[in-house]
Amino acid sequence: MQTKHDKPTIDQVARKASVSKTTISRYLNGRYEFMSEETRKRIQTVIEELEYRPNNLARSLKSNHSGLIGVVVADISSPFASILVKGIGDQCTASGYHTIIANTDNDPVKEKEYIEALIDNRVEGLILNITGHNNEFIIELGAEGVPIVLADRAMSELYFDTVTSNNYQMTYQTIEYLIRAGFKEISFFTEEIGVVSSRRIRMQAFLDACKQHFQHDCEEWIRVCSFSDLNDVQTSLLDFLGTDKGPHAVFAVNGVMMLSLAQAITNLNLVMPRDLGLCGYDDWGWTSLVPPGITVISQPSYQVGVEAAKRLLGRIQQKKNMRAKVIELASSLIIRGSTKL
Amino acid sequence: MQTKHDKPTIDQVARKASVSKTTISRYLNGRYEFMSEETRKRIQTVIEELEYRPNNLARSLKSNHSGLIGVVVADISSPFASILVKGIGDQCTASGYHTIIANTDNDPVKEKEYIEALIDNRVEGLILNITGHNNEFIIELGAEGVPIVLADRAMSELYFDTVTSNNYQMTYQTIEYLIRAGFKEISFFTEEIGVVSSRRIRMQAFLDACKQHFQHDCEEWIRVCSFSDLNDVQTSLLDFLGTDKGPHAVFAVNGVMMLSLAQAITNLNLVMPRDLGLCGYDDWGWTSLVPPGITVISQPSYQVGVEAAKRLLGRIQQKKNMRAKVIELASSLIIRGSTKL
DNA sequence: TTGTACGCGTTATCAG
DNA sequence: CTGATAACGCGTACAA
Repeated sequence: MQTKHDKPTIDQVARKASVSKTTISRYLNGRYEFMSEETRKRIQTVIEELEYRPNNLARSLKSNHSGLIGVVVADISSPFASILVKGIGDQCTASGYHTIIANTDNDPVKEKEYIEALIDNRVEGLILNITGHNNEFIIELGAEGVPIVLADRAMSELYFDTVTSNNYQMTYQTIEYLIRAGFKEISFFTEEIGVVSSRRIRMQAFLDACKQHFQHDCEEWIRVCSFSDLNDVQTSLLDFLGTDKGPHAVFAVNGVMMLSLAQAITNLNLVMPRDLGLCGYDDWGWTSLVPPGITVISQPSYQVGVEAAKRLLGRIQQKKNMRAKVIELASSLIIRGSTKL
Repeated sequence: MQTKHDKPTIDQVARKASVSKTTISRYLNGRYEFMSEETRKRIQTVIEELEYRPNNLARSLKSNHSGLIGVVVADISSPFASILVKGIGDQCTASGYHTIIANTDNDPVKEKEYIEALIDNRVEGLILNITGHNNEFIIELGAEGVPIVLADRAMSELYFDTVTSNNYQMTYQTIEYLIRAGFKEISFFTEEIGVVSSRRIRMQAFLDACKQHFQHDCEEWIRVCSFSDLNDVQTSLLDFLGTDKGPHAVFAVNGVMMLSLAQAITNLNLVMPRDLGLCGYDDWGWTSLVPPGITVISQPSYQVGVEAAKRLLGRIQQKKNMRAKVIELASSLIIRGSTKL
């Protein structure tokens, strides 16, 4: 009695409508140019009766067109990624594509496995938020003809279209703002930089801006600590504040670090901007609520997703060999009380 | 020259290894029980040389086993959903399944389209965070044999396994806590309730708890406003505080409303708990940072995802007709300064 | 231990 | 205007 559940095939429709599969197939693909009004009606009726829907697996297999886009992100639970994914999804949907999303947890092994699995399922293209540890593999994939766009995190050379925000410029500009605002010592709080381009670029911008304005290397102002270890963050913070000059400011490399810093500051009963200034990435909605409001850089995550998808779909549709290109979208600096001396 | 990019098929492998497809197929599926050590080695070599990977579309088509799970959420950009999705993904991955994620933006039309598309791609099961406006359709799908699990939002009758947090109990308990803490007027701030079960249940718990303790209906304490319209929230808040009794407390139906309320409170220069108490759903990381700390209910979103996936995979694997069941996971109440009179 | 031949549900090429 | 038939890439009885 489980045949009741089996989905009807094009054959059954054909039989019931007393025509051949071919005709049904034509109908399905809108090629009713050479079809009598009558058969057309009949087919329509039968399809509705049977609630027939074509099997996309078979269709994809035959046509080499799955209508699927693979998306691989490092951490879907971060607001940056989830909003990015939303942008990608909206754009893909608008073009009749669907997205398969995979989450790597920043694990290169998972990353490779997922990408392979996506390819195995014949996605037509990939949007990647890379860990940075599978670059050769990914480059080879690209060479084999798989359309690929990088989102947020770039490779050191331009192999693929890359959509990011203007990390360097924005960070540089923010550090300059801090200096103009009167801060004399500025610390850059980051988690392990590794090979993640956005972190690396932000750090470089920090170093360059400091060197430009303070006339000396400022590497000792970089604090690498684990955002998941609040004690670590607190210790680093106190250590930095312990230097005597001041006024001190702290820059957060990303939203997670920003949260840790805000927690540390709260725990230590420090008052902004009296005891220290705080600013950095990202604006995840709550930064205006922590008195006196935290100065933040707001990234256009949604737009990054949209542009990445647009670029990928463009590449998929016109098989031309467009040159790889970097698309940098502008973030915005939102100045609040935490950095107003 | 583009043949270079074409992926090798099982036939090519077979030819190159001088055996038949069958043998390759056996090799791929680990059935080397009847295979000479030698052919096995040879096949392995050829596969590596050609970098052959089986086409999952063909495989799925033939075997009726796609290894894909469809996930449909109302808003992927919300922390609740993105963490839920992470839990689902982790669990599915652990069982060798992949997830296709679709985002409905709470739009019933999109919801139906996506579900159909997922079915067309032969996902083996669905995890749904429903809008509530396609219930008949979904129920029919279930009747046709598609394994379905609901996450977070339930239907009014128990058609499917449903994984949620203990909304009623937790909300009731929180309202009781507020009353014990000394609040005399409690407002329930929500966006349009519609057919979303979690909102409805929380509201009911609020009403029941108030009635129980204040001995009268408290519907006038419910404020429906649009979280995207901050003015609306501020006006409603002032309106509520305008009543003379006090002390006043406000309960947020979800994390988005909580954020709006916190913003409204900041904008209006209100001080907690002096001017009002604030608590509710959700704990999205920042609530401890707004002085004096906001009392929140923390949902086990990740665990909801994990359990939903477990349940679905169980259903897929053992084709038995398990009875539909509700799995309620416990949230936790985190008491902070905002409600300590 | 290995191979032949057919089918999964579609689409495309031809012929009628 | 319509219908056989082959093919997409793989898995599996059945045969050898």
